Amino acid sequence: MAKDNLQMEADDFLPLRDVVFKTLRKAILTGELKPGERLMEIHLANRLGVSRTPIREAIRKLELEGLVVMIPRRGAEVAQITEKSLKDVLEVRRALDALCAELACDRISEEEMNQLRKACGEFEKAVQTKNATVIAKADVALHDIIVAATGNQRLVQLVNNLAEQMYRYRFEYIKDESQHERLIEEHRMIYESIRIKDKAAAAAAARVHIDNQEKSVIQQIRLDNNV
Amino acid sequence: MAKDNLQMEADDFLPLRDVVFKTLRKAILTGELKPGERLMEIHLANRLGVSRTPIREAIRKLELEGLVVMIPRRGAEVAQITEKSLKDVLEVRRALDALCAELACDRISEEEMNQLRKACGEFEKAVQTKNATVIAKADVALHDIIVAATGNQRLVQLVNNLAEQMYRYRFEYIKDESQHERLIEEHRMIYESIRIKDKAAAAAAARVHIDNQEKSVIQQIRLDNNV
DNA sequence: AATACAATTTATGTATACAAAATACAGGCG
DNA sequence: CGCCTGTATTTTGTATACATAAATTGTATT
Repeated sequence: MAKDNLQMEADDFLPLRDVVFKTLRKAILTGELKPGERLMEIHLANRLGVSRTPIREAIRKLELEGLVVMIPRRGAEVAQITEKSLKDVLEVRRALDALCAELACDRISEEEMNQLRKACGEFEKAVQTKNATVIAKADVALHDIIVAATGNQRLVQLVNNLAEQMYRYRFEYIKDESQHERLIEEHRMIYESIRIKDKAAAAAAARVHIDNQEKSVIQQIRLDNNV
Repeated sequence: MAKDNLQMEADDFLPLRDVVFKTLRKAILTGELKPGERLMEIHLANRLGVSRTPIREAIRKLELEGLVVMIPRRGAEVAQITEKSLKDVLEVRRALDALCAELACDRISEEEMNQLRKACGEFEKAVQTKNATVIAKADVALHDIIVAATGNQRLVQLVNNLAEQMYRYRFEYIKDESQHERLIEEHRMIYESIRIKDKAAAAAAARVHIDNQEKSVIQQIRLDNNV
């Protein structure tokens, strides 16, 4: 099973429960804790060097996020990620990303528009490095600008949460070099639509972007499940 | 302050933390616990007859839901509901309700279509009683059918959560008899659009429905804030 | 009378202890 | 040889205890 790779960062200012929450969340999203794996409190407490209390409080949050499921009188385990659940997530995200693009057309500031233009350039540069981590960072940065431009806190929170659910699979998508030109093109489309405040075009471009991501991510999970 | 009205239902099968969670959640959503009111663990524990542990775990969930905010070293208090935060919620809900309506066009079963037709009738009957609680129940039942018809679990969860955020204000909306005819008409529009599988019309009808709700809810919160 | 400082109280954050339930394993019986 | 049962272990669910930080109150001094 999972080795002792779980390592807490010494975030001294946050309560332990939040540190544990972030640690476990990251471990689940990166696949370090695998679907179906049981989360045993004493075990985790020993490994992270804390007591059961913060572990339990962190699990309660993960439970509400859907990252772990509780089995009565048996404890928590990492939630299974099925093709269906990923499609469900992407279906919602498609709608919310389109909403973000539309709202951004109305509300983006000049300052943010400049940032967005820069972020597009940064992304193209990142692609040239062919380093997946760098590309992923640039991609996140670009999308964050659009989401933030909506000025809707709740929307920001929901989109980020949904995006995180596929962290693992998105990474594989970004590694696929045959997709890189298309990604650049899609980002340009989104940027250009927002620049000229064409809401319909921006929403459509955002949907296309998710559609392509969906194809790749679904392929990935099928590979995973057959292993 | 709030009197000892908090009463737990003896849901003997759920863990205490879930009973506490539901109890506190309901108290917040109905306004029994008011925005800004502190949630002190020992008090709540005494009042609900449990120890601090289940109280804390319930608060962690409420925290993630955004119903309470944590102030470091000071504890939890009921989150403020501002006009902005309500508008944010409704903006997201508008998009998701439209998505629900579209998906329902594609995926609703004959059985569910029958239920929906019945629910429309039930709603009209409920309106005649002029009893807000009855009307609200019928309204929820109708919308639940549409949301469930999407077959998207994640979407169901998100829409329900967003809907709950405005429980308090929606109730005031439903009490307003001058809106009743309009509500019936809007429900008919949505039903009819889904029946003939006209996705664009269904989405548009769902958006109109939310728009009207927004007008009323915003009016309500302005009244509340001036008191 | 007002302000500053100290002591006390109160509430959170964390750890640990205790009880009940479920699971696993072993031994006996059919 | 297989199945059932009883016991032991593990793990959760809940309660309580202890430490630390913040808030409040009271007193003394200016």
